[in-house]
Amino acid sequence: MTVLESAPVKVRTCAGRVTHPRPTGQDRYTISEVAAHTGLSAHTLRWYERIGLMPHVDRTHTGQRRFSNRDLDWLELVGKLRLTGMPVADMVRYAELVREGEHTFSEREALLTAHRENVRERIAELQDTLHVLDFKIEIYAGARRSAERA
Amino acid sequence: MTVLESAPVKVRTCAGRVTHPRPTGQDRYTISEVAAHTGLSAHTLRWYERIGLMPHVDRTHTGQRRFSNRDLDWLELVGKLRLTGMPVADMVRYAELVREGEHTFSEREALLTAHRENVRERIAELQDTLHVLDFKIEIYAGARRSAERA
DNA sequence: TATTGACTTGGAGTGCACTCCAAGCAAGCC
DNA sequence: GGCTTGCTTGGAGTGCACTCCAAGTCAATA
Repeated sequence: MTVLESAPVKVRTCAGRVTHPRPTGQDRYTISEVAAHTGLSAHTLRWYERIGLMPHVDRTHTGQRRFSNRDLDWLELVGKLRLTGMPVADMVRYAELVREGEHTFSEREALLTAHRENVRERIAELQDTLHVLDFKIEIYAGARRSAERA
Repeated sequence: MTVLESAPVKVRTCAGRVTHPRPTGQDRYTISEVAAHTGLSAHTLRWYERIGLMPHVDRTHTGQRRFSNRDLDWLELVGKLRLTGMPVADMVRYAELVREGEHTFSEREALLTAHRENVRERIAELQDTLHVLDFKIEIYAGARRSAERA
């Protein structure tokens, strides 16, 4: 805890996951602060950088990583894409396009549009399964109710 | 192709996946027919049985598997649970409960109810990501439109 | 000065869900 | 009989996404 001075208050998101708030007015976070904030392990953060999924994190004069708010923004997007099951290789490709500059806008748009279609299909599949689960659960619940009545 | 005599007509589901129709009036399918029908490989079907995710498939006198319509029903459910990311170990647990008989109804209900909650959370996460994707795509599309106007 | 603790690296290890392999058997066809 | 095709088995291999390890550096504290 070198930069983040306040106590690490935990926050519960609407989806039930626990996360740490981003300290305001700071722009240089240690790897363990970022790990606490994002829920990713320090190992994973180093690995993301090694494979090119992070846009090269700034260092102190002794070589320690100092993540910026921009890095946290990027990790937030990566986290969302990861939750939707986008393969790491595709996210690395997107990161490359971002590094290459504005002339890759249309390719980025195509990549995200294809992924959006993917996500929509996944939602439809999940909702389909939800009906099956409702049906099965109702059978078991019905059996339980008639057992309780007996 | 020993049992399924009709040509393997392909069917497109609402989610866009391609599958094979279940031949009517049959109740003994070879492993390759089941593979074609479910989209799983024959390897995976054997593996499912080995780890206890299939309720022991019937055999011919020479030891070849012959899947029943009941087996196909089971594989359909397994497929749905798999699509929702349920770990294989959990599915095996559910299969064990089914084999144990009706006294496991309440445990099965609890297992499926917990999973349903899980699926609902996943849908919410995906929809959240969808908004982020819409936002990003709109930025790229906007840039493209103003470039085209220029 | 010595120790503690957080950090660094490249490379090796882990867990999951398949996926494949080698060797062999049975049936159908020329 | 010989060939092909489809199936059988246990066990080994694969790809993904981490996850951990050993050996070392540096800054702060006892």
